[in-house]
Amino acid sequence: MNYWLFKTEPAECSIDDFARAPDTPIVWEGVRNYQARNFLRDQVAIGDQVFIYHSSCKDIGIAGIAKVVKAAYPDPSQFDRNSIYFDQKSTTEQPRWIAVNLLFVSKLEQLIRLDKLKSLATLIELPLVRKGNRLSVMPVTRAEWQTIIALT
DNA sequence: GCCAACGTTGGC
DNA sequence: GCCAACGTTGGC
Repeated sequence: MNYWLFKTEPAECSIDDFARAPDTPIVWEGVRNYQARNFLRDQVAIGDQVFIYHSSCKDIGIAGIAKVVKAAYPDPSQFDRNSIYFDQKSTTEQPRWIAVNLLFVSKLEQLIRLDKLKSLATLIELPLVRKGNRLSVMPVTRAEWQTIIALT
C-alpha cells in the first residue's frame, strides 16, 4: 500500500464535503499536470491512503484522510464541454487525463498547518514543502506518513 | 492582489 | 530541440 497527498482548494472540494457524505465516493477529477497524472495512472491503487490538503485558502494544511476505492480511469470531465476541465484534445480512444475515486476516512481534529510541516526536519524531502513545488498529487513515504500521523 | 517559480506552447 | 513568451499555481 502506498501513501499520497492530494491538494484541493476547499472552496471546490474540502474534507467537509467528504465528511458530509462518508459513504459516497468522491471523483477526483481535474488533475491537469502530467507528472501528477502519471502518479494517478501508474501508481495510485485501491486501498492507498491519501492526505487531503487544503490549498489557496485561509487555513492551509492537511485537513483529513481519504482512501482510494477506485484506481485509474479516464477523467470524465475532460469530455464535458461544459466543464472547466474540458480538453478538446482528449478522445475516448486516447484520453489524456485520469481520475480516481476516494472515500472519506477521517477529518483531523486539528488541521496540520503548512508551516508546521515545513518546520519538521523529517519532512524536508516531502515535495509539498520544497521550494516551487506545484505537484497536486504527490507520493508520501511511509516514514513521512507516520511522522505526520504522529502530529494528530 | 502580488509575484516567484514552474509548466506549456509554439516559432524558428 | 531550443527558448522566449505566456499561463498557472499557490503562499503570502
